[in-house]
Amino acid sequence: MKNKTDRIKFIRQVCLENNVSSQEELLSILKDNGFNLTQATLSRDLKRLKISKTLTPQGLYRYVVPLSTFPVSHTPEVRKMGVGSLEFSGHLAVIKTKSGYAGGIASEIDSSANSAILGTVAGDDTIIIVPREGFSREEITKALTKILEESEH
Amino acid sequence: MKNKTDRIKFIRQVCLENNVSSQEELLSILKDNGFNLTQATLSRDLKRLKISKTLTPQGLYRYVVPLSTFPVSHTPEVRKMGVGSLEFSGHLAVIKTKSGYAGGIASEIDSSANSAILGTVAGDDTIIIVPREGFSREEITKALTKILEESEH
DNA sequence: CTTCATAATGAATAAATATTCGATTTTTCT
DNA sequence: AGAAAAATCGAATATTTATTCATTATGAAG
Repeated sequence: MKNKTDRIKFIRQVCLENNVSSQEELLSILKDNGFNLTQATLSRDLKRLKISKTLTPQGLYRYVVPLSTFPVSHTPEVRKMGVGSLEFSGHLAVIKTKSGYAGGIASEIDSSANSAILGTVAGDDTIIIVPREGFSREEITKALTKILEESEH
Repeated sequence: MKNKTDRIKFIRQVCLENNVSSQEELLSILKDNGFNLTQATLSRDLKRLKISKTLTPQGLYRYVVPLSTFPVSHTPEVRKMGVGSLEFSGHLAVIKTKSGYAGGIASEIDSSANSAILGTVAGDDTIIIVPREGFSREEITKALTKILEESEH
């Protein structure tokens, strides 16, 4: 049996390329391709992927992948803190948090004085992070992940 | 009992303005507002409206009105809300508002969970909006206009 | 005013989907 | 390595949503 990561990728691909109208249908496609799982797991996978059953203009049901899925740094610790997602736009990084958490988490980031982070501003559930010049997205991601994990302890 | 057309309009409005996460919940809102119907009829109404239960970036369920059926009207109401101007700088959008309004309007934008908008932060009369990569200024403008119109009524 | 067709609806039910629970595996921490 | 924490997953179940079936309302044509 193949692993979860492959399965998740495959599910996304199938939903992008086919008109899938129920989990049962998707399940049988998965089984045909060597993935062995139950409807319960599929339901959970779809939830992770934020894929949901929507209505087409023709009034038919279809499972659709949302326009933008969120590349997320998702260690359990980070999630515990209320961090929902980390995504880049231009040279800025944006963290979405649980409502009301942005200020607190931003101040954790500020106080870490990490050399990759120039500064942050926070709204209610959004933190905008301004990286220092010369740092890659990967470096920023690592730095933020580390800060958030450390602040847990 | 009110008629079908009114009911359909009302359902659409409720779904635009509230976080409705199940038909039962919506049903009780409808009953509170004098609409008497059963879940069966509601299910059919939602299908007519192409409103479906989707997952928010936070992983919660919400009934959402699809973009394509949003009404397209223009600026007068938007002004009422205290929005002064929308202008771009680099890949960021900035909205200037009446003094004190920025936080409230920003939270409308955040709660819309529009796929074109990554997040916002607000001061007193200024909202900085970070668009998702891959969206044009025109798309961002349209998205924001829609969000603000919807929140008006 | 009937008659026929169509739409609207609720009750009951079917179908589809989400979650709980317990068992197992994997990961993390020391 | 070994303990503790967390993730994964299936079976069963709960919950939610769609549809069927029967009934009543609505409306058009004779």
